[in-house]
Amino acid sequence: MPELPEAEVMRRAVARWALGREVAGVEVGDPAVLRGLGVEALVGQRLEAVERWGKQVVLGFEAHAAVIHLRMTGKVIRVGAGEERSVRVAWRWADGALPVGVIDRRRLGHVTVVRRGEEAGAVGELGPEPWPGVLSGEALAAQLRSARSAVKAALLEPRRVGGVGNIVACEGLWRAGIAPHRPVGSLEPEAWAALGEGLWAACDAVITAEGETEEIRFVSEGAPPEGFAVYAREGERCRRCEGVVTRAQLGGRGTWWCAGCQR
DNA sequence: GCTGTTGTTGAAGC
DNA sequence: AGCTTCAACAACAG
Repeated sequence: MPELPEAEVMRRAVARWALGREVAGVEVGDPAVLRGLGVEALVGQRLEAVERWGKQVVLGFEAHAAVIHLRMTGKVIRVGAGEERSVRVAWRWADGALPVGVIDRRRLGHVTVVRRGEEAGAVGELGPEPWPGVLSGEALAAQLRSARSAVKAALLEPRRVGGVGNIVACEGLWRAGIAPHRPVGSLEPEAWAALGEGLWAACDAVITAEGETEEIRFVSEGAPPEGFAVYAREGERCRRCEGVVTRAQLGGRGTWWCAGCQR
């Protein structure tokens, strides 16, 4: 499932593929994923910017923008490059370059067309993001302070921190040495600062590893899990101490942490 | 055939 | 009111 790092790698790929090109036509494979103004409105417009808002990829055309919410299984691909199953919507380019499309096996994602400048309304309320800048301990504490819940549950709320998903939350907490079930109110200033650094490093590690890849792979598709210290590694020895990686449900989500060095 | 995933939201509960 | 928890969405693996 795409989180901030995967969305960033896809953003870069789409920019390489299509920035500056003009839309010649739109293929709709599944009208149910479409929201907002009709996708036909984009025909004839040049792609001026490819942005990432949290986990969402935003295609900025001259007068409109397409906000792509990938949710669980969504992925932005080039149609014709070998991965085009379940194409929900695709844009053809006037110069004949391979179309760019959105695939989404489980159809939880959607594509919303809005007027340029109104992207925020489609993206939804989004807190500050942990990458590319490091969130300071003060900034993190300010965003999470009002929560009464476990620190990991609060991290997964998009309004508090943008772009953090289950993997980034688990890995960031491990890097910071913080147990996921600790109540938000129990973190001291040093822990908040370490968490900001940990979340940044968890994101940056994936972005660096995936580099300029053309076809991002998710964990569910066998992406190399060596980069993860705790996520989906139940029962394995911690890389940092003698502890063992533990799994539990927290806030309804699978959560992995090292009981030895995450306090 | 039922359960468990998984992100996000909106409704229900406290 | 303000916060937390949970169902729903959809599809598939086990």
